[in-house]
Amino acid sequence: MQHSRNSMARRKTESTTQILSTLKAASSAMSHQMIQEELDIEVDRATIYRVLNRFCEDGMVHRVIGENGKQYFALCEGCEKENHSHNHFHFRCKNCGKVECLSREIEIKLPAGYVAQNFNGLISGVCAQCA
Amino acid sequence: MQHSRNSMARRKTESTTQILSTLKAASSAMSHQMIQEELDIEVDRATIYRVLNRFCEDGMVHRVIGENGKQYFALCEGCEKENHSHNHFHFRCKNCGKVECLSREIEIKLPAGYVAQNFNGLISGVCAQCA
DNA sequence: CTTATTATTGCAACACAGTCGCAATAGTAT
DNA sequence: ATACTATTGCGACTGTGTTGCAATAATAAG
Ligand SMILES: [Mn+2]
Ligand SMILES: [Mn+2]
Ligand SMILES: [Zn+2]
Ligand SMILES: [Zn+2]
Repeated sequence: MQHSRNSMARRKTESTTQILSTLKAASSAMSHQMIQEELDIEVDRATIYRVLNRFCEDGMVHRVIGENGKQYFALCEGCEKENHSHNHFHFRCKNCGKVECLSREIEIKLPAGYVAQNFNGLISGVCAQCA
Repeated sequence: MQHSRNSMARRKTESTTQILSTLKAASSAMSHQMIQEELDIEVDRATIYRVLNRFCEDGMVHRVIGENGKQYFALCEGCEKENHSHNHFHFRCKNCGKVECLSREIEIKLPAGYVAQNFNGLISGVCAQCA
């Protein structure tokens, strides 16, 4: 089977399937570390990052930057393959560390001539469970 | 003169005044590195961070987290000393690196029981000058 | 099934951001 | 001038995320 001219398709490995199902099982966005702790098998840190970056490239996962500067990854739910925008906020609880998607899509008007490529909205505080 | 019971007032030093005026001169948010490069005198990295953190504590400056996970600092303009909220977006140009405040204040509704402590909104892309 | 191709992995090394302890320095009040 | 202590520089440290390289393993082809 042919794929894009210069590259083969993604390969299905133990690491990729486990990371993917971990993200599916979680209802929230996870850091590389949270993922690593959930995995049944041992997977190298670098590999986890590479897998996640691939997932993002392929549009299966979106990346969130916390107010702590760290990356969190969440499965894409209702994503158009075409118009792949994740303009929604996330909430990170400073107590339990959970990072949730807030679902409502936001629209931000930019000054004339500005081109948006990436959206990152995050509110941190204390979640209902921890309050 | 008395200040809060356990701590002396802030002291005016060459570092603090220079960093402050650098932020005033800049129309945009700056990283610790951008600041360091602008300074006339040499100031240690750790000191710059400490000064900036103090400015944030005192509510003179607000902190922005880029989609690159890095911190940027901008002077507070029209800030109430009481209700000190910076619920506006920022735009970071991936080409020239400039980080601008988008001024319009945003309101985000959180699920019941959630308490917001911090807002970070950032859109990255290409600015009008670089487009 | 066997073989060839090459995507994926583990490991080590790296770059960088941001923090912190400690001793030296320098504002500020008296 | 002196005492007090906030601030600084330095070095060391933690943690995140990336990358080069050689070994491994998924997949297609025969
Ligand atoms: Mn999300
Ligand atoms: Mn701002
Ligand atoms: Zn919580
Ligand atoms: Zn630009």
